[in-house]
Amino acid sequence: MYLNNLNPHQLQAVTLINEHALILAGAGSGKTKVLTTRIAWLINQRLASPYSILAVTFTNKAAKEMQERLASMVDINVKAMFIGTFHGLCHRILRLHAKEAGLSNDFQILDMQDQLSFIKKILKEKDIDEDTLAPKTLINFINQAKERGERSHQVSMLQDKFNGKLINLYKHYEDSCQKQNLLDFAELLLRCDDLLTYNQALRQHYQERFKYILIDEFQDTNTLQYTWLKRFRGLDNIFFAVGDDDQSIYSFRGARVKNMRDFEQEFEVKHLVKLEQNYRSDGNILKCANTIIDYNSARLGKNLFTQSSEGEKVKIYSASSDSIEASWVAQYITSIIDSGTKAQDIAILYRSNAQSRVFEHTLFKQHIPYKVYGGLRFFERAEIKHAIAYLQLVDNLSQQVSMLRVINFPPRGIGAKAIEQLQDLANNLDINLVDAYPHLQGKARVNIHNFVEIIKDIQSQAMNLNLADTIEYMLAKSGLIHHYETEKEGQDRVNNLKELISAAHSFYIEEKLPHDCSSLGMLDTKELELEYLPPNVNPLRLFLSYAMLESGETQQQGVQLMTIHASKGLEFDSVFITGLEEGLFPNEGNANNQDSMEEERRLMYVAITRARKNLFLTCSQSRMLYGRISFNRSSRFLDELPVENTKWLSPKNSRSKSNDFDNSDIYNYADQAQTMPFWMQNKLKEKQDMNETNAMAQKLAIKHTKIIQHDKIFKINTNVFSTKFGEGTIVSIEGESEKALAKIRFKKHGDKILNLAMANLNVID
DNA sequence: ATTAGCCGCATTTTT
DNA sequence: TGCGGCTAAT
Repeated sequence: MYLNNLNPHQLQAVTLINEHALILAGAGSGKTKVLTTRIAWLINQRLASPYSILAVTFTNKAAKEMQERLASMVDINVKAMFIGTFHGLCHRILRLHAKEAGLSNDFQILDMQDQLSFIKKILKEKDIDEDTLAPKTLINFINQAKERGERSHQVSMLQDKFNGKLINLYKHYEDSCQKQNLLDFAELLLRCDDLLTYNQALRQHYQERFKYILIDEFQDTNTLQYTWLKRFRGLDNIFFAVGDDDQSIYSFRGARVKNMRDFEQEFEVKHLVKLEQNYRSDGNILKCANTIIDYNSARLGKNLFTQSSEGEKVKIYSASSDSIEASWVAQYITSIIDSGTKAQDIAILYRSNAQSRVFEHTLFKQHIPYKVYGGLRFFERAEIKHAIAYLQLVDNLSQQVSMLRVINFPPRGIGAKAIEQLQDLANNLDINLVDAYPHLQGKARVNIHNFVEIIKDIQSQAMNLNLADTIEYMLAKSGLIHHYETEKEGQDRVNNLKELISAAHSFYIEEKLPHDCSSLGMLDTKELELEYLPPNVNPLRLFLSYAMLESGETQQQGVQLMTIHASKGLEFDSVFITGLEEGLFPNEGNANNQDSMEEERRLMYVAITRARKNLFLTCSQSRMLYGRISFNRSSRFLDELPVENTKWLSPKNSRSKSNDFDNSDIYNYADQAQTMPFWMQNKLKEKQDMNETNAMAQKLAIKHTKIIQHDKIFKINTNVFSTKFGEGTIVSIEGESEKALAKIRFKKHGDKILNLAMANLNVID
């Protein structure tokens, strides 16, 4: 059954018993499959009950996939299992033991935005000018300290470049958060770690409970995450860590690859299992990946192989400008889509988000559907954050952060001055904002009173309404919906708010809460068989945490545009890795240092291994960057590729600036451009682009009157039938043999350019 | 309370 | 260049 389709190494990993294991799992080697199958196997072999397994990942998406795949193999309630993200699991443990962790049940999670505004507020209160100390400096200081597992009193003075000032502010931040029951993301982990460190009974409980501990993407763990994991190490539990040092691309945010080697030693790993068979990419692509990564020195050592065919060679194209690079990619995408690949199976990858603009522009012009990743996510949108703030207040009227966010939104005549007064009052009397406002006078008092009454009214309604209905009522009563409806261009925001109502609906279904269960009603977890839920929790509170921990994004249609970082873990039929230029990729500043250079190379490795069938690498000789045109040499990564597995679709440009383009217009243009005013550069560039495009068009336009494909003869005016577009007539043919593209005028769908070799066409007499 | 205009900045990011 | 964030002006 489920063990049958594993290769010997996968099987070995899945069935390892009585020993800690480190699995080196290459890209596309079936890592998730091994993890989930192992859990299923442990349960089916009765080596473990679902209750005694702890499985940790980094993203909600990965956690969800794990749960779904496990559910398909074992007939148990996977929701009740401890499978989740570091943050999600810590949150769950803290909910279960809030009191022991020094928290009250209504603790609230701060996301990054909230944390930043909270820090800014503190700096303001302390009368520290933002020029003296940037809020970002402080926030980084605090987060990095927490990720090392250090509280304010544990941070070394050497870390504090402001002579103790940062440590003091960290202390103050700790106190303020504690007072208001706020936890930032890092705090979820650190607080949970503290709980397990100082509460011996609980630590022992969990050590005995979790017999099997499995960790995904181990190369991405930071110091605190690894420390946290080790708290669960008791007398006889078994650790199973899966990772790939070659895919470690997050050291800039504290990921510590060294954790893999440390784990190997500290846990006395006997068998380092390597999963090296790749099930994703064709031969040529995989060869490129292996060759590139071999340039790195510090590796645990791994070489991927595949049983797939060689497939297409990796195609390389060098454009003269970023816009030509984009048009070339767009043109190729059109032909790929026309020959039957779905747009969502194509990805355009780049090193930095700013590069997306040219592609968006070009794809939009050519009516190619696309989706850009990396913008604001659903729960981060301003209107949603406002709605969430109202809900936080419904849960607990004394939440300051939320109160300050919406006390005057939509505007209700409570100005900055009134708010300041209110805060001062609360500080002086050492009470919270709701209790402080009756001490105010005049208009401010009346307006705040009315605001508080709105919340109280929503609260009383919420007693009898389920969450979706509560949100609907809140949106109306708070005036949020009305505010955006009357605002010009507010329709998107209104739609998002309505989407929040559906999100609450889905939440009930996902969490198996009964439809009529009220927002504020405590759940009878026994009766509902939701015993894994902590006591003293209502659906509203659960939803609020969910909103903070989940970004709320779903896969969308269209060509996928994203950074290489964002593409990790995904795969596509066709992948375009763009902007392969020195300074961009590898990024400037990372090229001089050996370690960061190697991380750039791992990034390249990750990018290459996303592709299943077709891989395209592009670069541009000139690029608009920060308002100037810069001229970059092509990336060293292009030189590191094996010649026999690649194919240049443009004249291979030399790495030394001198050769190929020495006498070309492009190079002259480059020379002149340095001294020209900006608008003139633009003009020139446009002209240049035109020439390039025409040249490209001409090159392609070697007209052929007759093309033979699959024994079928295609000529101009031949009538054809396509299963996708119906009947049409060939208008023109360009290119030859496998590359021949025909423009076909379809009766129903208009003009399309199809690849004659790929498109499924029949000739009609 | 809204808005124009100016300044400064500019990898990669999940929770 | 193009943006977000902040200030100054209506």
